[in-house]
This record gives sequence, C-alpha cells and structure tokens, in this order.
Amino acid sequence: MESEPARRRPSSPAPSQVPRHVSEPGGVPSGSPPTLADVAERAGVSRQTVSNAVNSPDLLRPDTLARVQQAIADLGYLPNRAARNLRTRASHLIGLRIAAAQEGTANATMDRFVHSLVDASREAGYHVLLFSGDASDPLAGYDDLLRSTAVDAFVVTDTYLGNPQARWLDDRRAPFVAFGRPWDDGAAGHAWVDVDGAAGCELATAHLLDKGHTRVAWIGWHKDSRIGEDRRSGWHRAMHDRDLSTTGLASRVEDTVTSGRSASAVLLDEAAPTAFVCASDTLAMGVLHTLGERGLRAGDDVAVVGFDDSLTAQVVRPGLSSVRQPLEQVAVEVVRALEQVVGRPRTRHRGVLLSPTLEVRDSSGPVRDTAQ
Amino acid sequence: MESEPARRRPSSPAPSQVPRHVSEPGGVPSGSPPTLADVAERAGVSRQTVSNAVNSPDLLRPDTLARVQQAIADLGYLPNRAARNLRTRASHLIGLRIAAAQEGTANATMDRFVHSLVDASREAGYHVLLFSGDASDPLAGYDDLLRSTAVDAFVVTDTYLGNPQARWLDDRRAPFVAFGRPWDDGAAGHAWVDVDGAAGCELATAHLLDKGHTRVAWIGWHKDSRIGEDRRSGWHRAMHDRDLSTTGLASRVEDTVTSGRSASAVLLDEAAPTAFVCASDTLAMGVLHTLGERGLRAGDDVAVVGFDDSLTAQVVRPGLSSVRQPLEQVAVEVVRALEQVVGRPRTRHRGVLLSPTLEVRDSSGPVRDTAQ
DNA sequence: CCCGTCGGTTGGAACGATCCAGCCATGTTC
DNA sequence: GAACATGGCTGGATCGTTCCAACCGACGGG
Repeated sequence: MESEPARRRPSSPAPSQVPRHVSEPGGVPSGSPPTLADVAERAGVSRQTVSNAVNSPDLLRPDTLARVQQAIADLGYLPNRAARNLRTRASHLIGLRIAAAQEGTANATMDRFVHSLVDASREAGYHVLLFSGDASDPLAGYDDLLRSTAVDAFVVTDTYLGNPQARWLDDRRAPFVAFGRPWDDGAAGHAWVDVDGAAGCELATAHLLDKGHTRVAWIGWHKDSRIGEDRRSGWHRAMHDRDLSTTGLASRVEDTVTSGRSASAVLLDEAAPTAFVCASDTLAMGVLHTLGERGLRAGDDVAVVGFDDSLTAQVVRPGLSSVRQPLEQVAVEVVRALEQVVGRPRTRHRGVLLSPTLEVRDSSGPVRDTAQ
Repeated sequence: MESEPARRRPSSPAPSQVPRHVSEPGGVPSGSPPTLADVAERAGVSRQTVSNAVNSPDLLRPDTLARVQQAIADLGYLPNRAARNLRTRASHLIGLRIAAAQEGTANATMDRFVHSLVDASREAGYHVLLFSGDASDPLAGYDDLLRSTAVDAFVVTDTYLGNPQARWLDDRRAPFVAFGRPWDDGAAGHAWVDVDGAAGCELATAHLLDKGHTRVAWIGWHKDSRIGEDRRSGWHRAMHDRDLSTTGLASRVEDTVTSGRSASAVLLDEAAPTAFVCASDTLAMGVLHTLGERGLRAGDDVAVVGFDDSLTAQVVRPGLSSVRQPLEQVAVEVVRALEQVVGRPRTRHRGVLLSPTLEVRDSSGPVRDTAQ
C-alpha cells in the first residue's frame, strides 16, 4: 500500500532463525504453542520455577535458571497473554481513542503522536489499542473497554473541548494520563502532559520581532478554545514585552484554510501587518493563499509562522516556518506517568509541561538587519 | 450505548445477597467488576446459562433470557476479556505494524487507513493493536505477538518491498490479510486487498488528455518499485490508447520533493510537456515548486496531478488534483477477508482490487476546449 | 406404559498463567 | 545439639470464562 519506492532491500536473505518448539518435517510449527508446563517438564522443574525464571530470575539458582532458559529457548516458549492477563488482572494494553480524521486540515499531529506513543509504550512493555468514537460523544468506547478489563489505562488526547473524559475516568478510578492540560479544573488531580503553546507562539513571535518586524498579526481560534487563547497569549506577551501594540492585529476564526485566507486579507487591509503568527498550519496555509493572490511573496514581503510543523509545512513552497511540538518527548512522559498511575489511581500527580521548538523555513524569510 | 452510569438501584424485592458491584453513596462503583457467577446468582440460573444469554441467546427460553438480561443490566456486567480470550484462544485483536513516519513527505495514507481500519474492525468485534518495528527488519514484532497469542491476525501493509512478511506469516499459518498485492509471488495464496494504481494513473492521464493535453509527462519511482511501475503503466496505457508518444516523457526518481522538483525541471527543458502525472503527492509538490520558480502557473500553464490525495494536496494553492485511494473501502474489505481467514488459514483466497478515484482541483486547471 | 427424543439447563473440567502456603535441605545461633 | 532462620523449589488453588457431557421434564409414538 505504502507510497514508498523500494529503496531498501531486506537485509538478511533467509529470515528463519527463529527457534521454534518441536521442529517438524517442514520446519513449520503446528499444533498449540508450548506452555509453561511443557517447559517445566523439559527442564525437569515445576511450573512455578519456570514462571520465576521468566518473571523474577534472581530467585533461582544460576544453574537451574540456565537449564530452564535453555528449555525455553528450545521450545520457543512465550507466555500466553490471555492466561497471564487473567491471573494478574492486567492486559498491558493502553487504550487510545482516535477521533475522526480531519480532512481539509493540515493537521498531522495525531499521526506523529500515535507513532511516538507506540514506541514509548513498547519499551515499557505495553501495546497500544486503538478505538474510535465520534466527537459527539466523548465518552463512547471508554466504558466498554474499562468494564471488560480490556485495557489497563487510557491516554486521553482530545482535551480541547474541556475534557469530560478526565472527570469521568477519574470518577471511576480508571487509570489514565491526559495529553493536554485540565483547562477547566485546575484542581484536577490526574496526571497530564502538555506542550506549552504560549511559549511556542512567544518563540515564533520573538523570532519575527528579532528579524525587525514590528507589526506582527495573530490569527487564532475562537475565544472558547482554551488552547487557542493560550497560544494567543504567547504572541501577546512577546509583543508587549517589547512595548508593541497589538490592537487591531488579532483575528479569531475557525480552523480552516479559507478562514485563514479571509482573516489575513482583512488584517492586511485594515492593520497592515508585516508578519503573521498562526494558531495552526492550516490557518497559516490560508495566509499563504492570500499572499499568493496579492502577488506578495511569503518570507520576502510578509512573514508567516504556523503551528504543528505538519507535513504540509515541510513540503509547501516556500517552506512554512512552524512551531513543532516535541511529540516523541510527550509520548515518553505520558508513558512514564502511566507507569506511575497504573495500579494506584487517585493519587495526585504533577503535570508535565514541555517546550516546543521553532522550525524556521523560508516563510519567515531571510534575516532583515534593519527594521522597516 | 452501554455507558450506563451507576444509577441502578437494588431492585425493590430487597435481594438478600448483596451483589459485589453494588452502587455506592457517591454513585461510583468500586471493588472488582461483576462476574458471570454474580449475574448467575442474581438471576437464579447457572453460569452457563448466563454465558448462553450473552453468546447464543436463542438457546434460552424467552422468559429465562429476559431474567438474565435484567440481571446483566442491573449489575452492569460485561464479560472479562482475559478470561474469554483464554478459554476461546482468541484475542479479538488485530495486529497492525506502523512503520516510522516519513518526515518531509506529503504522505498521509497510513493515517487515514488506520482510522478506517479501526472503524471497520469495531463493527466486526475487533480492536486494532499497534506495534512498531524499524524498516530494516520487516519481521520484527510479528513473531512475539504471534507466539504469545496476543493477536488473532495481522494486517500487513508495507508490502512495497516485496513482502517477506507474507511468506513468513504464511509459513507459520498465521492468519493475515495484506493491503497490497503479492507482487513477487503470483501464486501466493494469502488474502489481499489492493488499490489499482494503474487504473488511477490512467484515470489521471485520461483526465488531462480530455482537457486537450497531448504531452503528458510521468514522474515516478525507481524501476524496482513494483507499485511505481504499476502506476506508471496506467499513464503509459492512457497515452498509447490515444496513439501519443511517451518517449522522453518519463522520469524515475526517489520519493522526495526535491527529486520531483529537479525531475520536472529537466523534463520541461528537454521534452516540453504541458502536464505531469506523478506517482505521489510528494513528487507533485516538487513539480509545483519548479513551476513556481519559473513563473509558470500550475493549472493554467502546466497541469499537475498527484497521487494519494494527501492533506497537503487539499490545502496547498492551487489545490492539487490527486488520485484518491478508497481507504475506507479497503479497510472494510480487509476486515471482511480477515473474518474469512481467522480460524482457517492456508485456504486459498482471492484478492480484491479496488479502483481509486480522481479528485480534481485547480492544478489540473480549467477546462480547455481546444487542444494546443 | 415405557422408551426415545428433544429443548432447556446444569455442574464439573479446562484454558495457561500467577499467587500462596508449605516443604526440604542447609546453615546459623545459643 | 536442639531450635530456628533461610534460600530454593513444589503443588494446589485461583483468575473468569467457555466447552462438554449429562441431566431433567415434557412430549409423542409404538
């Protein structure tokens, strides 16, 4: 399926170095996989000893351990998950709900985050289970997975609309970590990890101011978006730190390309900004449209910075400068918090706030030495 | 939904035995979730009868069924996955390996597919378990999940480099469905679903020819990419169907924006095409760059069509016409095939080939009535 | 009247792991 | 030297479900 040319070749020619249990005529395993009891018999020990060899090797005498490990290798034994899950009341699965993909948006944050989370989880011995639900019911799906003990914990991502999930999960003592701050409820005691959007926009704005711009406009989301207002505050702070006025320079719209396009057109007409900082790459793309329509060159005539460092920002021309969230790091922190949370919910946890970085590309232009 | 909060009250005829999952002062359930035995006791039947009520309701007498269902509802019972998995030797989980995200590429295919697969799976009673592995070892991860019986089946996606996974999984009799044809091995008996890339490119090319273009160039991937060659053949076929020459009009490069940019520059200089069909949106973006540099207007002066209908294609200006894979449909077919495959591997399966569609945007321009 | 059939229901066993109490040699202590 | 602690290992019980053989009352036919 993948749109990827066959650049690399499979390195090893014969990928069949896997030790299997009872080798058969064709070298192909059949029948049921080996169990703990099989290993125990082969090694001449009890089941529990095999279990210990797997889970707490330090309990065994070195020679016994070696004998058991040999038997495990011979048979290609791996513990049966279902049995282990049943006994330990844990699934080693993390539930992640993915919302409907946003077509027509440049947003690729989720994709990158999911991948990072999968990687980070693996190192902690977890796998990621995906489920979906429509945006109208933020709770759908969680309940069933929880009651059927299908997952050990959740990672909650869509906290942008205030997060009823957080409170709901907290009420049921379900272990979870949120990617996103508990905007509504400062007293919420659950674990969370977030990226400092204000700092990101401050970074972007300062970058533009350093280049000599003085009239930097903001295009963001509606006022009821906490994330949007947070990001906006970064722009506002950077401007006021240098005693620059922001009046008439801000616009709040929907997160679509056309909104960004019309908002930037209006701003250019009414406030004559020389640069734009946007709450998303989607909006920034709208700005680029406007500039193109007016024959203005992004980067040279008017600078633009987006937010999310989407794939689009990377491939569009001119390259779109953008604030990049450290999603790999977020995932690591989320998993770290998860390990704290599992088993003992309801303990208070500190949130983790990470700083984004700025990817500078041509849309924020070459260095200007002189202002105006 | 079954998201029933703890509003249930202990029904009027004061039950002497307190159900373990009784609602508490705060309305918050605590302790361990109710089990089959709890439901059985409350309904005054045996465990097996409750099990039947859940799995084969038609075996019960209507009045018994009603009584059991009432008890289930009262207690908010949901079967424990681990126990069920252990007994039935099935996890109701589908393993999907996601490769490292490709930065600097417009590709968002995987994202869309994952989402579609999650939706399609849910309707079939499955969940999707993600795992990862680096591209160097295409087999990593599969083995462990298989031996630990963590998943029932796999969906294999990265078949672009020939798929050693397919053969390997086939050898172990592991149930799986491939998204992507078995290019190497026409005799492969496993189930697969794929999108007809050739048809897509033929569609794109015919669309351009209909608009009056006669010199339509191709930018694709290296010759050892089976997918690339397949897509190319669609362009080739469309051209030859109308007795148009293709000599000097094709270029094969890596899947990067810069490759697309330089390839299109060379083609414009040497073969003067008036339109481009590309094997990916990434390459098409490169073409747009070249046009921009030369002051040519995409759509008006030179037409461009990409492949994948990425988010970038949707938000860039001018909108990039692109071949769109019916991933939702692919996911549905994959799950359908999966249901066939699970339980009885090694039976031969027919492949399913789906047709992509063409999303026409401004980059393939307004209708031209006259050729030339 | 008895036997066979059959729909509906039951209790015990099993799935494959871990928990837990206990066992058995060794040492250690007074 | 008896009493006790200790490291290393064992066997039975258990997690919560489904499979399986059997049971039971009712019904119909010979």
